[in-house]
Amino acid sequence: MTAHDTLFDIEDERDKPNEPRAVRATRTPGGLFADVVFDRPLDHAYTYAVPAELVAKIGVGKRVEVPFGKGGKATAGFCVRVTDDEPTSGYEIKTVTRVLDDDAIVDEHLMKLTRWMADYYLCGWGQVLHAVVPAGVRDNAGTRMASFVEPVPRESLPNPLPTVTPQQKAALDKLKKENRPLEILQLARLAKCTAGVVSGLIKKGLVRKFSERIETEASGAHESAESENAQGTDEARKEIELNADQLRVWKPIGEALAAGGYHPFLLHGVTGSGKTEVYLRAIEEVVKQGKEVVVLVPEISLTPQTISRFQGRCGNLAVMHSHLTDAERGGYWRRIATGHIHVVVGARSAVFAPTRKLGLIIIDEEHENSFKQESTPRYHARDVAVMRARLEGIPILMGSATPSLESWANAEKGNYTVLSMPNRVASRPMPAVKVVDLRHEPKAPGKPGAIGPTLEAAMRQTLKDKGQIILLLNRRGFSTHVHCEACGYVAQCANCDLAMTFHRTKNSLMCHYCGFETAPFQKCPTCAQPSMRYQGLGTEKLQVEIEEKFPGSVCQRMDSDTMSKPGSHQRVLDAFRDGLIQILVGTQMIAKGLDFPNVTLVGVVNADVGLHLPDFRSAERTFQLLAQVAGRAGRGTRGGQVLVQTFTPEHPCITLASHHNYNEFAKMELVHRKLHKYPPYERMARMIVRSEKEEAAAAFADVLATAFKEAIRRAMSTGRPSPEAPVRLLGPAECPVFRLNNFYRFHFQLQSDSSAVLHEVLRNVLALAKPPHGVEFQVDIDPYSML
DNA sequence: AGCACGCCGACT
DNA sequence: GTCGGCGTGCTC
Repeated sequence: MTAHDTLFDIEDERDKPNEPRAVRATRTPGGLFADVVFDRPLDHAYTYAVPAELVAKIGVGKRVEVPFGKGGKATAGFCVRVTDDEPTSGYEIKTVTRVLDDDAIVDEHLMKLTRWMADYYLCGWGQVLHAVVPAGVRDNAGTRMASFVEPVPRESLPNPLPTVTPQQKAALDKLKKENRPLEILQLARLAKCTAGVVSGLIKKGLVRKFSERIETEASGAHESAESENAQGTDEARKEIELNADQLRVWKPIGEALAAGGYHPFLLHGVTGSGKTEVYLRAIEEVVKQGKEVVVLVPEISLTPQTISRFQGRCGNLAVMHSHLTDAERGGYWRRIATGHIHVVVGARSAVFAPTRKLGLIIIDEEHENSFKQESTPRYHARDVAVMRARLEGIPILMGSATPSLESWANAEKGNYTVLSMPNRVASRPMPAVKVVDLRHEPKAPGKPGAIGPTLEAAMRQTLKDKGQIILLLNRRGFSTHVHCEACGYVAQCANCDLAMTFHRTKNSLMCHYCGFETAPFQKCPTCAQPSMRYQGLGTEKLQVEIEEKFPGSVCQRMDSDTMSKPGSHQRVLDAFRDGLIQILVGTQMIAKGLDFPNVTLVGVVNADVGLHLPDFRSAERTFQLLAQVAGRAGRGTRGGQVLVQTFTPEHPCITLASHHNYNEFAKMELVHRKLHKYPPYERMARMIVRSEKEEAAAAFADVLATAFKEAIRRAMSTGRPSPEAPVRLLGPAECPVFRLNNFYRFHFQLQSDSSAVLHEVLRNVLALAKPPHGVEFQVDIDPYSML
């Protein structure tokens, strides 16, 4: 299912995408030609002639401006190949107008990687390059052109020497003393003269003027980029001492780093087993070798705590997070490309960091769904990282307490080396997990709430013992279901087929998919009765219940509603660490990565949220969430316990998570996946047809169905190894959320055990069936979202 | 993606 | 008789 098996599969296709269509003749002396790709869904490159004056400037990995399209409009594209083979085209060959970059902004390795992505994810190479290179790099944000002067070397001085004025003499002396090029204004300031004096020197041929692009002083990249060793916290400066488990897993990693070459590791370590120390040890080693490391973490983990652990022992660190300005991002990119950065920590897109000598890629929380990009190119950063490691011939270290089944299956096949850390550090036990059956939970006296008597008693005891509590409820808002008792009307988004959630703080009804917001109503909009009922539980209501039940304690909510401002995340976590907050309630945001030794109780308010979604991964997601949140308890010396409230206590993903039994869960779920021919045993593509006009979407879905059947028939008749059903098509069917953001959506699923066959079918269909106006056709390879 | 060429309805 | 609707296909 990962990139692992696929690169060479794809290469074996007959129609090579991304090659120019015209067949090239043998080389003819004289001309130079450039293949160019554009930020458009085009499946091949376009060949342009390079004029003599640009021959020295042109290069692979630089952007060029060329006339493109019917009107020959000036368009920017990426040069992906330079050759002197003349194309034997029937086309008129147009000419490159301009080379936009002085230096290549994409190196050879990234060129190959993006080409693979275009082929694998079925989009334009130019689209991939456009997505990979940050805007701040394309438009040189945070830099400016500057004019420098330097003394003319002795042998090139004019003869006879011109006379100079006293001010000119002073300026020249100053420049010679500095022994480096200075900006004209800089020199004028130092020599206490005007720029006119300097131009006089230029005119007389005593100094030489040249321009160069430099970073703007205010570009901001400097302060944060160069967080060098001095900045390390006390914790960071400590020597890393690995325990026995950590040393055991470190050994093969160290050997792979010493030997070099592609080597994928899956580090399976339970929560609290100290995976980070292993990462840090590996980083130190690679930096010592003079190479760079890319560390991918889920966006949500990019907190100062995480970052401070990396700071201080890894040379220069670049942290790429979503709040950077274009100029900052551009600054980092340039610093990475020029070798000034040794470690890059970032979310998904950091997998494209333009390092010079990459020595290792680390992916923390390898199983996280946020590594999958949900817009074109719809890549999975883990799979791209594996492919990058393979292309560059380096080790890759994927870590998780709950590995994705894709990675687990790869490990079982022998594609990845598994390294296990089954114990917590300092021999701390895994927390005891108690499953509370909500069907048999006695009704609490007073008004019923979300917190049953068992959980409430445990919370009281924990507060009495001065412990801290984390409560998970994976649903935002106050009431998740707003309906009329008289006529049955349900408040629904105006743009989507989804129920609205009431948010009390904002006093509005919100759609969690498209963001539509509307005022809440007292009277039913259909029957005008004052019989609206606000039901269903979200984090907002839970917080109110906690505040009523535990008036003496401070409860803080953490979800995307309360954490929208930058820094708020950090403020809350600091306050929690300092003991100013006793109860932290939130969505999955609080389930992952938090390390607070005083948390002795974790409560899961409703483990069944998300368990019954129409998605083949819902059991895996639920198991991961439960296992991860359980791991927040008992990380200190005081131990800890976990209470899981559920209506389905017998469900295996709940029982196995309560026993911290990942291996058994994986075994069971993989049997299920195999039986139903789901990934990782079969490759999957999901296609969505969407239109604002329902009939138009439905009509094109039918056209596609025919096209698919034809393409599948053809693929099967090419004599490929095709046992009974090499490719299966499901659909068209309405998406589980049929109308989203005013678009009516139909989807298909295409499954096959061969990625090559899957791609062949898709390529044929894409070439065959073009959507009409107002209809879009999206292809998602290895989909994660099935709604 | 844009943009032009191309065949069927309401206007001077 | 023309202006213009957007359907379809191409861009080196």
